[in-house]
Amino acid sequence: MSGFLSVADQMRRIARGAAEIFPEDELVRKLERSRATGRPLRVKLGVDPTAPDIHLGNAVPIWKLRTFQELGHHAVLIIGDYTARIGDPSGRNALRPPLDEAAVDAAARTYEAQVGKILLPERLEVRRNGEWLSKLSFMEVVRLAGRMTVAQMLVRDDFAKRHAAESPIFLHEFLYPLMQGWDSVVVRADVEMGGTDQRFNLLVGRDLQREEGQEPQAILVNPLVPGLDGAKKMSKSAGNYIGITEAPDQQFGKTMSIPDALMAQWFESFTEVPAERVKELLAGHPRTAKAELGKAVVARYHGAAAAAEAEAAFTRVFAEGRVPDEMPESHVPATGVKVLDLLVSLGFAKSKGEARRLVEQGAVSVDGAKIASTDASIDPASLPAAGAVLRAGKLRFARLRG
RNA sequence: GGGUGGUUGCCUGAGCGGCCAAAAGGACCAGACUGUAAAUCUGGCGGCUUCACGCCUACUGAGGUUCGAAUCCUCAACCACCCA
Repeated sequence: MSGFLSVADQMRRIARGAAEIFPEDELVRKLERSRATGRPLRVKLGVDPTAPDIHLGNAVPIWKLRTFQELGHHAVLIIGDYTARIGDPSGRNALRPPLDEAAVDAAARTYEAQVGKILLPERLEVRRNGEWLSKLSFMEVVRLAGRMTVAQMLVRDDFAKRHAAESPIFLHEFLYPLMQGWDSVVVRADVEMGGTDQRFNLLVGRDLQREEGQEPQAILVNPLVPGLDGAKKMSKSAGNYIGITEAPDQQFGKTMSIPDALMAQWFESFTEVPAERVKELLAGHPRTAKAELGKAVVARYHGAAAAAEAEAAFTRVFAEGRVPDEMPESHVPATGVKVLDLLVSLGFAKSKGEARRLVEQGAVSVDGAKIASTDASIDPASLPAAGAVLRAGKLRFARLRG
């Protein structure tokens, strides 16, 4: 059967947004063979279940996996439940605390559920690496450890840095790349993907496979894309992310707030907008381009209709100065309520002090009329039948009803 | 095993025993300007409140000295460096 696209076409889709494909010729050869024999490639992605909220950034390799699926290949998603309990510090400069079994398990489930929104179930194999890693005997682990030298390990950038800085590196951390590499052996991966901070680990997989008499996997490295701030890589801990389960309006709004300089990379990594079209857009007004970006992002997770709606809502609020269609509602009791208390109970301010500051800074208004005093109250009798709109800053709205 | 230095608010980081809720920068919030961009400018940035130079909580933890401690002493925990 040759339902596969031509190798050149496949490569074009695979390479989009990739930082590195190594070795490219091996991947091409694998694709050629697969096309000739009708045997799909086994494409592996290992994920860390400790941060189960998938965002645009860590969804990138998952979409790439999806691309492979669409090209007819087989996706192997490895949930690193076992490795998560060790705590790999990849890409970080410090040891990460290990998690207990229950926490990892719960996180893994959430992860699987979210991934289901992106991947095609019929070409997906989900495995947890505890399945085989937990069964290795101590002797087998020792043998595995004997395959690499300390000097080889110190090639990994973060290890090298920590070593140079004389900060502690624990022996078990050296086992992490070996575990991940062993996963590749067990699932007989043809291709493995990861972020640039995973490069070293991916290469270890090749070595181990070779020693086990398997053909080494090709590796596909995805760049780490900066988050909303345009500086740090998108991550939950940095708070600069867009979650894939967030509401369309949220996703669109957040996208509109990214620095212009980031657009090209977001287009490439987070959307499938064709390169020529991106070029065109970037040549035009940045605002237009960003709106297209926002729509493309939202459409991926919520569909084109929701995307168009999000854009319309956004325009209404920010370009035309009107208020959003949907916002939280708050009931004002007959006795009235102090504006400060209202801000806190709506979550618009963390404390009364913060609420006070907002008012003092002229950030709070009701139906467009600024609240001038910090001890102002809302009297339900004064509210129009349709309710009034309370606004704090640019982004926070609530409808007040009597 | 021995020695030395360190532990400050979200992060970095200054801090004379009283004038320290604690310099400065970053992050963040608000306002102006805009395209919810960037840059810039202004203000804010522990909590509560009767909004007052008030009260409470806070400078790793526990004690102590003192009229008074983030600042001095003791012990503990943790970290770093040096020697073995």
